[in-house]
Amino acid sequence: MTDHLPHTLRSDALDNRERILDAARALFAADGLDVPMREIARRAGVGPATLYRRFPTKQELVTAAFADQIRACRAIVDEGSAHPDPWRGFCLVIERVCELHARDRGFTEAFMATFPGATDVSAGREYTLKAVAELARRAKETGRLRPDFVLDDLVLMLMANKGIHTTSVTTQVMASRRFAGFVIQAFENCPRHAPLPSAARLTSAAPTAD
Amino acid sequence: MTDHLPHTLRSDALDNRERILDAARALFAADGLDVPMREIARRAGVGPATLYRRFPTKQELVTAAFADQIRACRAIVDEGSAHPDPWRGFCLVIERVCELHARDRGFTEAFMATFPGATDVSAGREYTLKAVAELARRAKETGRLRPDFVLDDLVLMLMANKGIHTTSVTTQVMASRRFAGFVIQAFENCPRHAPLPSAARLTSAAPTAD
DNA sequence: ACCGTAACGGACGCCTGCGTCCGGTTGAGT
DNA sequence: ACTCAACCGGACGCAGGCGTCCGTTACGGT
Repeated sequence: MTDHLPHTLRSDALDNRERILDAARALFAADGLDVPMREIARRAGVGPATLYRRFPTKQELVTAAFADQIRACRAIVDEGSAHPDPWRGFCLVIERVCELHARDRGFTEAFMATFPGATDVSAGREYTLKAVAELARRAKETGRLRPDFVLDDLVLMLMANKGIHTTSVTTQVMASRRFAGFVIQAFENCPRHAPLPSAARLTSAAPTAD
Repeated sequence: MTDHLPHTLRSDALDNRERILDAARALFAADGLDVPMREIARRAGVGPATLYRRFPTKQELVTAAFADQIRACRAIVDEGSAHPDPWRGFCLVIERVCELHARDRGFTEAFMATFPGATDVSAGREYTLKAVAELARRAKETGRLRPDFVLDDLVLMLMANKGIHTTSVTTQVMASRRFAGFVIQAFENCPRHAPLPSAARLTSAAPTAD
């Protein structure tokens, strides 16, 4: 916790760290977050002690492992926000994010979990949600996004997307793509749609979408 | 396995059996299927041995515990099928089934699992799906249900609904209700909707919906 | 080439859940 | 009331995951 310890790892240590992260990413993506630490160590070809030395808690490992997924998430919403047509940008975000989550089961769990102290993940979540909320506001202005949409609806759909489990990654992505298609249709403003049941509060402190 | 053993349990045994089932139902509903057997025994106020004697495998316990849920499921689809307007009946099924699954987390898992040997559950599943397929066919004929709907889409949505987890049962039901509302909008035939990505095969042997 | 130390990983003890055995208890038939 | 067997549940051994300790290895600076 003090600053006297060397911030440069030895070459072998750095190499092991990389292999641990690779193993963690692979296992998290395939099996979700609750794979045993031992399993990750085994796949990385290191002892358990090494894993625990580098990442004392599973949370730190998760945070480190999903750093680039979070970057990808930001990139997606930024791209969507930059789209000339807000509604199309909004749709793009849904499609891309669903696919991202479909390809990586662990990331979905990490993204949803909101576990304490994972500042990196939850910060990314906050940013993403905030940006999407703004995009949704603009999409509503164009009249294509239904006016009764709230941000929690997106969270709802992400949670739902997480529920889709299949045998292979290929079918997983297919299923998720079709699901995203349905979601977009459900979110699209249609003149003759029945009023929806009221939304439940899912996010702890959601930026208001409307 | 042979038929020489008495098919009538002693009164105390029968009483315990009931309390075990009650405990199992409560815990399954709240926490899902993977609660420890011990926990169920503890809540029922019996020893682990008693639990295992009555239900040698967890599957038998699950099957017995969800017998009435399965009946409820059948009742829902029967009611939906009997509705004069097939589309409205179809919607009703979606709403009711989503709520049923929202109220009982364990049932969703049991319904989805397709684990081997749970003849009762999977038979109920088969029946339900088959009946809904027929209802969907009729709903399509009225033009209200989109023509490119396939039965796997309903399974997809049930899986998705399963993904929705919240803190309390109340919000769970609220969220699920809103989700069902979106699903119905997504399934409704709208003249100007974009073509959907192709569906993935989710059921092992699905009765064809179209 | 040498040496100090960061880094390694096998091995340990703990805990939790699993399924089963056995001595004591109690319902039910005479 | 008596008896017998059906029934009960505490206790046991097993398996797997957890986090940590310590003797050994090998990197990197001189």
